[in-house]
Amino acid sequence: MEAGEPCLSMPRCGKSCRLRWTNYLRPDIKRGKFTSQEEHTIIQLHALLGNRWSAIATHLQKRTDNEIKNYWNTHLKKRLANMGIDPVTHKPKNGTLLSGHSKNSANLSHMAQWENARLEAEARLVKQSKLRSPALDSFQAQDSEFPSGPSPVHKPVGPSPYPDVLKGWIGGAWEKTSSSFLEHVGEGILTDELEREKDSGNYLAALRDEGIDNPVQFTPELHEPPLFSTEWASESMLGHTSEHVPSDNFAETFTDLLLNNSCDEGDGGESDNSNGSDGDSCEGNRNYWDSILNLVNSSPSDSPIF
DNA sequence: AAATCACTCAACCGCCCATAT
DNA sequence: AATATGGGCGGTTGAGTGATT
Repeated sequence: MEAGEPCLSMPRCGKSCRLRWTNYLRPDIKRGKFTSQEEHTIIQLHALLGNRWSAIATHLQKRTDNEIKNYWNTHLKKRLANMGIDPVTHKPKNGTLLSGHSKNSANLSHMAQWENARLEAEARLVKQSKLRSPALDSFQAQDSEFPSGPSPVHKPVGPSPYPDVLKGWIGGAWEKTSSSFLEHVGEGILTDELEREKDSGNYLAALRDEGIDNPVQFTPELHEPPLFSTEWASESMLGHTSEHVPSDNFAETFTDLLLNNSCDEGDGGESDNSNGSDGDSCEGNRNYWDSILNLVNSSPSDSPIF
């Protein structure tokens, strides 16, 4: 059977058809090699979110979660393993990493908890808004490169009506794009959703579901300032002031290392580790986590997550 | 040229959840 | 309230293909 050709002798259920459309037939799917930038993003987001392919896919427009998952399993996972990094935990297998960065790691874990909760809330709110507002569909259609085609399943839907506490994470970036969003959706609807969500406490339940034991302390009133601002991330997460934050190209170093390592994939992993001192290893790992933090801090304004 | 191996990726599976009946 | 249906998601499979022996 030719790749991509359905087996006509095998009847497909509706679910199978939908899946085929979602993962293969959709016109707005980008095919072919992943770019370095896309690899960067996948590695960094996987370190933050784990195997949440659909969440990762929202950051890679025109790539499906299935494609990202396959690419991770067939390429990136091996590459990390060859470098002596556990692709699950993103920590070195010898356990030397993060001796001075355990705090960062803990904070990233905390961030991941926040992100999990935020995704829950976002999905729920988008769904509710869509049900209630044809204007939102109109907004999404205008945002699409294929306005006449079916709605891409994984296409980011733009700034979504987060509860205040979630909106606060994005800070100025969200504010910038949200004005455009409000023009299309109508502020009343958004406000209603936010208020309703706040009143119902649903997102607090989502926080509890995600393992945040005491979500009460994260009420919007207590955390209105943008938690994900650069300043906050630098001081609170890295444990030092922003002047110690790595430079832009510094943040690229480790993922560049990963990408470059693909050239000698298969035999370079061991030697890379053998001739590197512990200090080099720590530095690489430091860069690795810094790059993730940098991604968090520098995500484009249209990012639905940060 | 044939056999074997390694790799890719679309498709399938099972689970969970939301909604409809 | 119970059941059916459909969608979303992550994990896994296996057919196809190219490289190697």
